[in-house]
Amino acid sequence: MRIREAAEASKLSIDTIRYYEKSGMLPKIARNATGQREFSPDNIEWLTILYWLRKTGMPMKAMRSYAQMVHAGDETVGDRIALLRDHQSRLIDRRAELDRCDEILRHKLAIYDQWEGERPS
Amino acid sequence: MRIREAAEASKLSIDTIRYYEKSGMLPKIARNATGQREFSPDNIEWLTILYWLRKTGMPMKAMRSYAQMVHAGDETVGDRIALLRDHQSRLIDRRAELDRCDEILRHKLAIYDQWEGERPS
DNA sequence: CTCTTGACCTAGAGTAGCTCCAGCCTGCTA
DNA sequence: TAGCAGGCTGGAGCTACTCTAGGTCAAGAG
Repeated sequence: MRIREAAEASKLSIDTIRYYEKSGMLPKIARNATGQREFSPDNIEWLTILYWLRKTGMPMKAMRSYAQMVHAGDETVGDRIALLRDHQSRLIDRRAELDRCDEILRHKLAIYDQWEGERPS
Repeated sequence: MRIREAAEASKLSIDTIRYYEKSGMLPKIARNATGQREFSPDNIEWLTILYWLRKTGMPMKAMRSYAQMVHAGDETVGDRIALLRDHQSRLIDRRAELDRCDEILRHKLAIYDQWEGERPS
């Protein structure tokens, strides 16, 4: 699978995939005879996970250490679990932030709507 | 209220407040005799709203146009409502993303936990 | 009355995480 | 055999901060 397909499958952009590779967040990606990247199904799964981790705010630094732990082998599984659990708890915080913002928007909109009602243009 | 207090009250950093002012996202902030910013309660409310909008992913560009609309006066209320509603719908999307990521993490963790169980270090 | 401390100021450099672009190579199709 | 799609690299550009250097000012300590 070449980079275009990999991008479609993982939802990352082509540029982002190349950037992630440069930044050491991907395992070694195979190249074909003409130097083009060849993505394995495992690679795609990895990209997809990175997509979701980034999308929900995991910093690249953390993704990089996760990548390194996966590379390092089985004895890092405990740390990997810790890292993912940590992110999970951040998801909860983010949800609370969304709720808080929603509340503020509702409040603001209620005021605006009333204002509009009173002053029909 | 000076900048430190404003930062504490709005949860923005001092640097961010100065940056927002430079970028035209704040109304004119008063200065005292020695050139220090003096924030009014209204200013603080505005900073707080910006804090939540940014935190939940509204781009600066949108915040800037919101600021300009507020500055422009009452005839922009309709557009302001539209902008806020738009952001509200983005909050819903983000929540869905969080849920999706949570699902993926649960799945991943289930696999890791099982792995740990089988291979007690 | 000078000295230090601390809060503030500005301009500008640095950072994270992309995104875009120029310039080049290769393979396929007509 | 020319053209075009798709890939490659290095590097510039962008957003939204964040930090630093170098400076002003006010208040309290000695």
